[in-house]
Amino acid sequence: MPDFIEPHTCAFCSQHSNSIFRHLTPEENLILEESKICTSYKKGDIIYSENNKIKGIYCVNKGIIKIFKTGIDCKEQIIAFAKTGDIVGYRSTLSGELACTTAKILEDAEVCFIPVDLILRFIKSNGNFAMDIIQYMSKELGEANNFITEIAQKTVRERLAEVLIKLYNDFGNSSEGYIAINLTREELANLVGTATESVIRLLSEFKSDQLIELKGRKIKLINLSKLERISNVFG
Amino acid sequence: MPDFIEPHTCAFCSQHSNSIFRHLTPEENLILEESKICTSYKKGDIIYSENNKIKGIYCVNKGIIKIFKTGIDCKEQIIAFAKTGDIVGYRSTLSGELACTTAKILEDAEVCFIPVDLILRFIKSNGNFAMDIIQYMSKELGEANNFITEIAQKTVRERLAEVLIKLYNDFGNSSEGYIAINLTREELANLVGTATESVIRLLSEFKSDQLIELKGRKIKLINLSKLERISNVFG
DNA sequence: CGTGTGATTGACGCCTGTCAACGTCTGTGG
DNA sequence: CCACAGACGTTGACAGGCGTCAATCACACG
Repeated sequence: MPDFIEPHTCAFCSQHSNSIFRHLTPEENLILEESKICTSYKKGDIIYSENNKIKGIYCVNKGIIKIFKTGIDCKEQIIAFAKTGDIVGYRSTLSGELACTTAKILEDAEVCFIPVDLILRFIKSNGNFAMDIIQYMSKELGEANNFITEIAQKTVRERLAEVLIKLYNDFGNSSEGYIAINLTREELANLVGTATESVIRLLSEFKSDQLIELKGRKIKLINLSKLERISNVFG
Repeated sequence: MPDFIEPHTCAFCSQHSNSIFRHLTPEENLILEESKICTSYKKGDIIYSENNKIKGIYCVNKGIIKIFKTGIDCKEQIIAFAKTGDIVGYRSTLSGELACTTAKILEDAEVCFIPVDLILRFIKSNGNFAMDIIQYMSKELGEANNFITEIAQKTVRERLAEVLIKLYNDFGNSSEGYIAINLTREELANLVGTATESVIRLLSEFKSDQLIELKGRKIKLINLSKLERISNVFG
């Protein structure tokens, strides 16, 4: 049950220096503020689902969102996580296609919805905004290409090591030194592209090799350089 | 050794109805015609390489180009093919990053180079052009997400069947009914994400199951529906 | 005719997915 | 307070897909 929240509690959209909306003119900003709809979501809520039409883009103010595709036997493949400052749903919105992913809340979130016509209007009226969108897409496309190469060429072991490092880089540590994202073993598997059991086995192997510490779902990296060597980074 | 060719032999850029340049104004078109550089490439030529700076985008007038990333042990992972009407190198050009892929000529090609500043100028001055770029990127991003899910969840057998169907859909048949793209077994493997020997074994298996015909590198699909069933298509 | 590249086949073994059983924890309802 | 269900985590057994290595063949080319 998403709750609508006061617009002013979502002040992110245009103010942060790395916001996708940072190049809007003051007038455009005013329009944005009037039109956007800020919503509060709980863990497990779904923002949009595969094969549905999306009527705008979502800008994440707070929380973590899991973006995944449903594959064979309904097995999820996690494509990305979105957190503060990220936008989701823009691909389908801008291409006019149906959503090819599902966006599900992983950690309670505040998300702004911006209608598609407004986005299109800004793209056409403001070249800098268009460029920001394009650069945002470029980044994702580059990451996707990397992902393809890695998943195609690396072993599960290498990929898991790499995923742990990436999660650490993206989400940092909590106060206790554990990676600040809470994933089930199954979700880790769906990110790495393997079976849950394989993740469990490799995690305990990493643990007995003194590379990580485990405390329930919490993971702490204690030998980053060796994990990097295992992950076999390239390019 | 690329040869420069007469500009007028590359009339594609702005005239075809599905060209990325179809929404340029007559004035912009004039500028494009003056600035673009059309080049003729031979099989094996490289248009740009990973980790190099790209100074513009390339529009394919004729030929086939292989886009790949170099992974572990220099094993290539083919990300895509580009053919008439496609643009390549735009991701790095627009993001200002170094190229994350290499573009190599598979079939003799004619390619137009358009300098980055011109592209940026058009994006900023012409919202429709910006939207076309965005939609082009959206399409690729969607395909990349699909690719990730498939490579992560499907067996090599399923992926090979699917790749054959995709190649058939993208390149059609030659006069003799063979798929109109000429790939080595190794390239097929680099596309599927597997070992060369696995491709060879599965191809002969498909052949003895009467699903395909083989004549050197040429492949003919003779039981499409069964191949589709094997490929286990979803979404 | 030698050389080199690509295609093919066989042998071998490890990685990894699958199945099954069991343990752990949490929340719910009697 | 206890029993139970259900979700999640863990471990073991097992087989088979698939990668690797090596040898051989096919074919083009200088």
